Amino acid sequence: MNGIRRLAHDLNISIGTVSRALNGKPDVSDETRKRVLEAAAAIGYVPNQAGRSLRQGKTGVIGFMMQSGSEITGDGDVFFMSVFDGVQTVCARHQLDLVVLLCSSEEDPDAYLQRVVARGFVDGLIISATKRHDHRIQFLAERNIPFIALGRSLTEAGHPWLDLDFEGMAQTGVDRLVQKGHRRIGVFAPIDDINLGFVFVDSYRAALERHGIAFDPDLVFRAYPNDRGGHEIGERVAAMPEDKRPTGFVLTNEMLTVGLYRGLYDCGIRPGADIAIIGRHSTNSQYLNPKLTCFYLSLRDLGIELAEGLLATMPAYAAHYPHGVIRRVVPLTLIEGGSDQPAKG
Amino acid sequence: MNGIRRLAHDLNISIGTVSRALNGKPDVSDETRKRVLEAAAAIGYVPNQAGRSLRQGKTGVIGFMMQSGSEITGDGDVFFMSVFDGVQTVCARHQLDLVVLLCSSEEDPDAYLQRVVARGFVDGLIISATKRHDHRIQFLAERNIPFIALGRSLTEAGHPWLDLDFEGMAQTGVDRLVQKGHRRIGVFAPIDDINLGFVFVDSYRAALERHGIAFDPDLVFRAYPNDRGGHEIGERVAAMPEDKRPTGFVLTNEMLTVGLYRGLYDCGIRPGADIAIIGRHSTNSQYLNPKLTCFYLSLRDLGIELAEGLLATMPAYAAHYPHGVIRRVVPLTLIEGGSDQPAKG
DNA sequence: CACTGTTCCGTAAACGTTTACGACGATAGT
DNA sequence: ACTATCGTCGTAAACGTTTACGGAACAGTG
Repeated sequence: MNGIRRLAHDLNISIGTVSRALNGKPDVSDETRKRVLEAAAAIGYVPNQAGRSLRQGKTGVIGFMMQSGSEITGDGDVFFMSVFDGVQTVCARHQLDLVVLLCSSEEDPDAYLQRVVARGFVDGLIISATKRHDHRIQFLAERNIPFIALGRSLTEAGHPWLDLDFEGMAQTGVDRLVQKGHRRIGVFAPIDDINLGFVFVDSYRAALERHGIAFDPDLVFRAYPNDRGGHEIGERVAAMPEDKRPTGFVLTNEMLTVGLYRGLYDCGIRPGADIAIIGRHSTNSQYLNPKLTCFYLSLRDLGIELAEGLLATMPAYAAHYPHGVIRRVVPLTLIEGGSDQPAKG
Repeated sequence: MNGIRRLAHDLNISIGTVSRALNGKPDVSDETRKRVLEAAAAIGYVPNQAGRSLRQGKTGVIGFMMQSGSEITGDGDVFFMSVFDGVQTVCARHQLDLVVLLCSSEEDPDAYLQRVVARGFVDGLIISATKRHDHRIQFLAERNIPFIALGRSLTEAGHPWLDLDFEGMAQTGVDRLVQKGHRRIGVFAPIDDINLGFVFVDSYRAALERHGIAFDPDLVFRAYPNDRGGHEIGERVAAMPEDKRPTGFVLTNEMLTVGLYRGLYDCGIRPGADIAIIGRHSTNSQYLNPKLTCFYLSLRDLGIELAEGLLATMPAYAAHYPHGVIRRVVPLTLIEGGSDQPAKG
């Protein structure tokens, strides 16, 4: 005899009452509740999750899906750790557990998601590395599975999402560099069908034109959003004739910025001095030399909002989060470093 | 009517047969099996995990517990992503799923582990950031929960573990620097009661003495094993009188190395040139300038071995992994960079 | 006294699987 | 022709919960 039945037997009460006592249901006297709780603590009883979720049809855990392999995630790793922390503090408020679902680099994200959902692992999902067109969104929406996306997508399903303010970064960055005399400003565009900043280049272009500067497609550098990609951009820049090179960069990816620094250094170009750089900071870029002028946001706060946005769509918790469906870009603040020197001459 | 019952009803077979067909049990004819599989695919049936694990008493998922907040994990983030990938490929071989269990920085790891175990989430566990004395090991051993520890511990429970070869790194590093004329070699020691390299300083000392060099406690720099810690070490070094400073460093932590580079730079000391550095590389340090002479190991392979070591202790899978309990340090290979110049003068 | 409520608790069904067991027919062995 | 074996399948119990329902005891109300 195991579990709750054992407990009930020991106390000479019915298992129904024990269950009610443990779950804080009203239909139980203070005294029996006390006895039950004490006995439970004494024998170290904890309800079996399988039985519980079989009956209730929910698991009490929410999942955060991400891909391993920084090919895609770019900042990835470090970035997410902080986000998790925020998500988790919200989860703790509701006795929810957070698990990270890692899609191996060898597996198709869509297939992986299907498996996870099928397994009935989670009550809700946060998906990241959203693609421009993302099948997962439709999949989840069709099945009525609560989720929120980190990153906008063109796949629209009335679903909640959160994203960084790429428009703001483009505008502020361009404005700042132009004001310092820069005319040829480089940006990075992802090589993949990944959402990250798919609005960025457009905003960059608009910002330029507002300053009366023509858009030059040669200043848009396609690369993977990681350190290697940044390094390659550095080499490509060095290979350009000097009067065609960008004199400044606005970047939205941290590891790419780190790589660009190194790439420029390796080619004899001094980042910050020879080429101005504005980037984004979360963890690693604080070691760049010269110090990076960067956009910053609290990733922990991002995680908190993410979780709240998810819970708002789950009937059981929606009451606590009365704001509607979250569909929002979060602004970043500019922190001055020494990496965006005025243009020479 | 739902799930397997629905399927059985549609096919006009008993649910027992359907279950057997789906699970590849022998007691079912080829024809019925085919019909079942086709029908299942047609209606998109997938077995309910709760029902299944309630009956079977296992969940089919293994957990990787780690702490969020790089205070403790150091390299942490990036480090683990690669390890996960290895773990996952092994899991995939057995239809196991991997989830990452993230202990929030606000929660006690022991308490978190208890909760996870109680929930009956996982069939097996990989624990990381093992402490010198780690309650989790006893806890898991007592309860007969399959697990493996990444990192040695003084808490011995006949349990399997894997760890980096800190002895080897200390020896090779010291040998190499001494051969290049260095006499004052600095090392880093963790400030926390964390396992990472608690044998390192001892081995370092032994290696020194084998070269007839006296151990100098002032050359052991205590710090958190992350970038900030490295930066602080750099500042501390700069504050020392020049003839007391270490002329070389042997480090086992990647992010700490990155921080040290930056710290030294900021204080006008050129890493690699003024102070030789041998570090460990996994992901980020490839951008250091000058290039780091480093110890390297495949983190993916580490993950694979970790998973295999875990599965070997789980009765259901042990047959595939006939090696005994894994308790082993994995060696690293030295990759030459430019950061360990000979001592001057 | 009859009634209506309240408070507390027990009963039992249900959640969706897996699996031990036995039944049945067919085939093979003697 | 009888038994043994094999292949195939159905039956039903079990896993550990939660919860709708009803019943018993009791108090309050008219």
